[in-house]
Amino acid sequence: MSISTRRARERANTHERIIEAALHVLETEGPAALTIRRIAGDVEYSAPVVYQHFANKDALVLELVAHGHRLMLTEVLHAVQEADVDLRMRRIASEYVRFAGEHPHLYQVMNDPAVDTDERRRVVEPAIDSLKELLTTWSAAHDVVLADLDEACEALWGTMHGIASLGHLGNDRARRLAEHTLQAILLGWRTKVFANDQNQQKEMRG
Amino acid sequence: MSISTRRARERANTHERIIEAALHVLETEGPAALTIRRIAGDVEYSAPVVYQHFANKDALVLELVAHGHRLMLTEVLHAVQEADVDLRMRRIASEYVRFAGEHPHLYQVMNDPAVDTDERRRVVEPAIDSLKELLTTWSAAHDVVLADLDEACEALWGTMHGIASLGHLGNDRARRLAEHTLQAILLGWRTKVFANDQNQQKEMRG
DNA sequence: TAGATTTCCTAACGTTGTTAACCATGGCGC
DNA sequence: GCGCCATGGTTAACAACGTTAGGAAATCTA
Repeated sequence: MSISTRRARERANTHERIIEAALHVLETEGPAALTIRRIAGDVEYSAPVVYQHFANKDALVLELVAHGHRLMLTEVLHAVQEADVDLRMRRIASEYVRFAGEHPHLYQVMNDPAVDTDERRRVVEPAIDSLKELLTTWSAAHDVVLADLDEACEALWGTMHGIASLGHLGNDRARRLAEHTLQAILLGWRTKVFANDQNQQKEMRG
Repeated sequence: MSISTRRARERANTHERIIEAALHVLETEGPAALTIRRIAGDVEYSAPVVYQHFANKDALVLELVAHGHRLMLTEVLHAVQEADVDLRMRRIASEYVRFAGEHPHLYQVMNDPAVDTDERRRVVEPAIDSLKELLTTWSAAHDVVLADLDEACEALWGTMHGIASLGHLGNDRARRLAEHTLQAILLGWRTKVFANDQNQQKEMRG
């Protein structure tokens, strides 16, 4: 049975090569250049071969999206090991928008509403979990009780994405902006916005 | 010369009808259905007449984007007239994500990175200016000096967009989340994150 | 070596944006 | 009123896209 394993190995190999070629085209020339024939040509095959490895183009770009999220998660986590929780969150926010700025086209398809929403959610889940974990240790460290952990997490995630997808403003400014905004939100939470304590809010507002 | 004015009127009329048809298709069936032939068919013309009114498809969708932003701005501003500045900002944030939730496809192309970035910026400018104005009155009302008004503005805008583009989570939850996050940011700003006063931040962190 | 299977390619279909060539209708000068 | 011309419309086509069918060729199996 060594022959079938070799076949499987070769198959897996071209599968990988297709993904790498697609990733390269996407990052260097943008989503418009990401066509089946182009990818096939880059791996020196004809177009239909791609369909032996992916059901359709959507399935292929979904794998690109998954790859992108794995890459982003490992890069971000690797780049920041920091004892202080607040500093860690700040640096993570910074690294997040750095990744978005350094891989604009990849980041774009990673958050393209055109790719199936459920699949996209499934693929982001690990990163979300990681953030959720971090957020719980943060709230514990400051004796802050978040009314809804999921919502708090989505707020942070959405905010970082929003700033990252602003476009203009260079990478450095975007990173600083993300850090500042994150810090402002955390500071706000420590003043118990989520405690729904209207009195306290009124008091501060006046 | 009444004849040429009539011609111009007719011309402007079909121009408008094309836009309306395109908008209708986009909102009811999504961006995938937004094809030249489909739009032309809906106004009972053949495809090439569209090119007598728009240089190409990009120009058409750019007009849709502009229309969308005008619509959003007027709806938001009209829906909220509120004396208290903080409440006004909260309600504006809420109305922003409401609009995004009620016009998902329109909102999607309004923020599609595929449409030219410069043109998109040009089209959003009025809304940005409006927000900037509101933000200055807010900062004045609270004796808060924002280190960089533009950046503060972008932070808010990006945050609202990020939350609005989260997708899942229903409209009501998204609105609440937007309100809470905005409030947290404002609260954070009042604690002078932008003052770059590291000592104060350290003091709060500890 | 003959048959079966796997792998790959060429050719094609339908649809997209876009352009060229043509037709007709209606306003203008004589 | 008649012929001319511009304007507005259509049909037909092109290139490129995603995708599928059918066949050729290489490779394994017996």
